[in-house]
Amino acid sequence: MQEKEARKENLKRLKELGYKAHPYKFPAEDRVFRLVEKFKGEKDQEKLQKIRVKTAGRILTIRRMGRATFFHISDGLDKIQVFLRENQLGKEKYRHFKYFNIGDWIGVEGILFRTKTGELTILANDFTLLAKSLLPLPEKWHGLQDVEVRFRKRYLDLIVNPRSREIFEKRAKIVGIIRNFFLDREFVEVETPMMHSVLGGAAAKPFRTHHNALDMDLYLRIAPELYLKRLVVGGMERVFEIGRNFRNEGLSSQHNPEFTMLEFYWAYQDYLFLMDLTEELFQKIAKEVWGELKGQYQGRDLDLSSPWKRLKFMDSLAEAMGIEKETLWDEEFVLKKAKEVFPEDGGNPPSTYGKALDFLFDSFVKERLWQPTFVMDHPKVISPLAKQHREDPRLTERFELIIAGMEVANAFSELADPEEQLLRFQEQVRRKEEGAEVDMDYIEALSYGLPPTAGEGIGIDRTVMIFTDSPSIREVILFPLLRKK
RNA sequence: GAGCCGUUAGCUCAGCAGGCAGAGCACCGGCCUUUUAAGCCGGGAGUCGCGGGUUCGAAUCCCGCACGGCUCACCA
Repeated sequence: MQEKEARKENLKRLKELGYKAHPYKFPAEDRVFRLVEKFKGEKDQEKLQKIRVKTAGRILTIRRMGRATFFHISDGLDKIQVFLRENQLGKEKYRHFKYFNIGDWIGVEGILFRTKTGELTILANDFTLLAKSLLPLPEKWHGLQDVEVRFRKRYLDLIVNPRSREIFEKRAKIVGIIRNFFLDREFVEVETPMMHSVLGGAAAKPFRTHHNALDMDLYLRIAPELYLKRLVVGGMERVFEIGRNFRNEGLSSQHNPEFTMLEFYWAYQDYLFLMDLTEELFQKIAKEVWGELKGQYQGRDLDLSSPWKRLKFMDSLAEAMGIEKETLWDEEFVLKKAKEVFPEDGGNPPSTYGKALDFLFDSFVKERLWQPTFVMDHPKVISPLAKQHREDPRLTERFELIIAGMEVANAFSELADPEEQLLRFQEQVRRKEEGAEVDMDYIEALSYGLPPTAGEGIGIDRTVMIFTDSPSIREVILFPLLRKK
């Protein structure tokens, strides 16, 4: 804590010299990254020296050389060098900089020039303190490596690791592309409740909370699905929502308890249409983020060119297991097989037919999928909200999109028949699946008529992982959940 | 929840056949007017994650706990 004392002492000195510890404003006309962008190619010293600039940023490095000093300031996006000379600033003013440290926010005015080595630099004729950093920044060369500290103190990560800042800039860009993609297609963006009194729209354990005035228990939503479809009943033919879902499950490199999902519903369309639309959306993102349809994820090639592979759930699973298709409809066999394959130290083996099917699919098929693949036509038992398949009554019109082994999207032709929906809900409750609850209000909404509708959920965090080559979901969530320290 | 690995200065890391707790960056002082991981000289800086044990002596060996990472499981 000695360094903190030294920095406090420096602040005290600066205050004595007339600097404000926390001034009210510094109207910097030039953002650092804009300056760098604008004068990147300008080599003409005379032209540069006519350009007066006023900018601000955080000091990242300092090189003091007696009567001259170089330092870099950063706006998080880029950095620019500043040059102080005693004969430029005057002996007195130059001396003030002595009390500045790495980490301080500084405002700078001056003219541009290029140094001997050709670096664009601001020759300062004035500078001022914008905020003192009383604590030292992590080291300039190695940055901040400690993963725990990077997540707990994301601000430090953002200051010293440009790669981290890039990820969140890209994330914002991707969300923008997605939003525009749907707005361009005449969608309406909506916000539905995050606090639900009845659970639905997915199978996951919920977070519980309580409203005092109404004395009512509530869940944080696990999916917005049932509300969005109520809106389609209400005549909003194309709706989407980008928002947080909350699932009270484990954490992993692909799971955070709160995560961001896009859900959209397009009336009069079916799941086949959505497959094409999904390819189009991801290709648009690829073109804007990668610049082309091919990219790399964790050292392996990804190719998003059309057409993407389509695998039928039951067929591909039977094939991967080397058994007859029909055998997969034998519930006892599937449960038995799942228990066999299940690792000894893995906790509880799948307890229901649906879970067993999911588990087997993940073990035998999903893990091996890398290039974008639509897994389609899931059995009804694991798809309670999807419309019965037009050709096989045991199946549904559903697909999941797998990219790089990750489930990125889930979509179906929406089940519209209120009576069948009631039966499916009741079936779920009978199987005692987690979160299974009959939402009678939703059944009533369906009774007013849901037109043919195609709906899809896309995991935004995982999508961002793919396009930023991030190995963990925590790299793409600013403040991932960590244990309280 | 299970297995494996990790936690030493603000940061990045050495030290771990048990014997005075170290380096670089950062910070402070000195020299230095085109440096850029600036350089040179000097200085200050530690609950070695926490608790217990073994020992004459523990950062180092043993046990427990906390936090984190990876893998597996529930899950998108």
